[in-house]
Amino acid sequence: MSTTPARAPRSDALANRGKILDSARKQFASEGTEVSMNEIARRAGVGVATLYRHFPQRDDLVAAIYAEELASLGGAVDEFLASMTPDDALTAWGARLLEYAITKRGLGAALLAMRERGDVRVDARGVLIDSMNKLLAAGREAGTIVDDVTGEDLMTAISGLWVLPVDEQYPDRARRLLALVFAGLRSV
Amino acid sequence: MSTTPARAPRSDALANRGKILDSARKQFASEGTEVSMNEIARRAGVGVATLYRHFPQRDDLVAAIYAEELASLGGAVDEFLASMTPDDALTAWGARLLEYAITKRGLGAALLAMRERGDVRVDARGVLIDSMNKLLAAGREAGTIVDDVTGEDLMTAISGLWVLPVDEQYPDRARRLLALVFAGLRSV
DNA sequence: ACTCAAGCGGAACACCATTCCGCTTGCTTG
DNA sequence: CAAGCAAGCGGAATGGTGTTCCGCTTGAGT
Repeated sequence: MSTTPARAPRSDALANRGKILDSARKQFASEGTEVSMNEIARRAGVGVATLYRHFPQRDDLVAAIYAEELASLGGAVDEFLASMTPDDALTAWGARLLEYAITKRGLGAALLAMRERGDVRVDARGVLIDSMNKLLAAGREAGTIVDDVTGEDLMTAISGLWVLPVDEQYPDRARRLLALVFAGLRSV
Repeated sequence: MSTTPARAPRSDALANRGKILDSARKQFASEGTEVSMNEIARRAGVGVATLYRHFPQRDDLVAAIYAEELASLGGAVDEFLASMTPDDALTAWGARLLEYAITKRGLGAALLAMRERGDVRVDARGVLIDSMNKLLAAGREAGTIVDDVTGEDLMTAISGLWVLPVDEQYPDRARRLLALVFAGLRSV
């Protein structure tokens, strides 16, 4: 139907896009995804309109930045499932998840925000939930994981990871949370 | 030392305090605790300065409104523990918690917000965590609950309750969350 | 009835997200 | 290589927050 020819984007537009992503990535990491849009634009050295032109919604920016991280988290599942028992894969994946939660500050807030809007474009949550479902299915088949828990359920259960304050106590608290939830999963 | 005589508050001040609390309670229940301060003042029929004079921080208002609810949730623990087995008490308390989470919309957001600030005045979180510790201690003694889980841990694990969108699917999702977490607790 | 500080209302200020619009500049075409 | 034009730009403007300031009002003690 509407076969828009669509010229290639101008080089300066591409450069600006990059500058914005760099600026946002830094600030998301250091101060969370709630930083002011104006500030992101200012530090990127572009006008605020340029920011909005490239990323009409704040979530577009968030999604663009975290999409690959989350995809890699999803990919790790296949990797783990291919090389260990389902139960070990679950443990290993939990460790990887923890690592991400600690390193990529703001990722949690982003995930929470994504739930609100029915964000179809880059369904990062969906990617994660799919991963979880794979882990759960494998564990179920092996008989090491209870029958009636879904990926959605697991995603909800680990919400604490995104809600806990990220300070020096975070790693320990997060580990304890995963231990408790995984214990529930394994209570066959 | 500073024994300020402190006159009794004026009658109109008291009335305004009441009007503000009524207005806020209604709006918190119907739209969450994020409603505009100006709107709360407007609907209460007072100036915005009056609102801030009585409740300097938004959380003061939130705490004032939910304090009694949370205290009652805490009281229920003693009641349940006095009349049933620790394990049944846990189940019953979970049901009560769920009921509150559904009814008192905004309570969750309030609890999350309280974690940020080291809010000593009305430590509503502490009340809840104390309750959980009682339940856990009783269960541990009865041998029905694992040893190494604290009230803090449990509070974290049920974070999902405050994070899930409150819609028609909420009760089911929340129930499943509690089931999973409780299963973990019971995996002795 | 008189006084005066406790208490009030709303304007004022600062900050944020988002939109608008006149100007600049990369790319294409002759 | 030059010229034209639309893609893209920046920053000012708009409309909405939370929070403070300050001159006026009024309850309550004398």
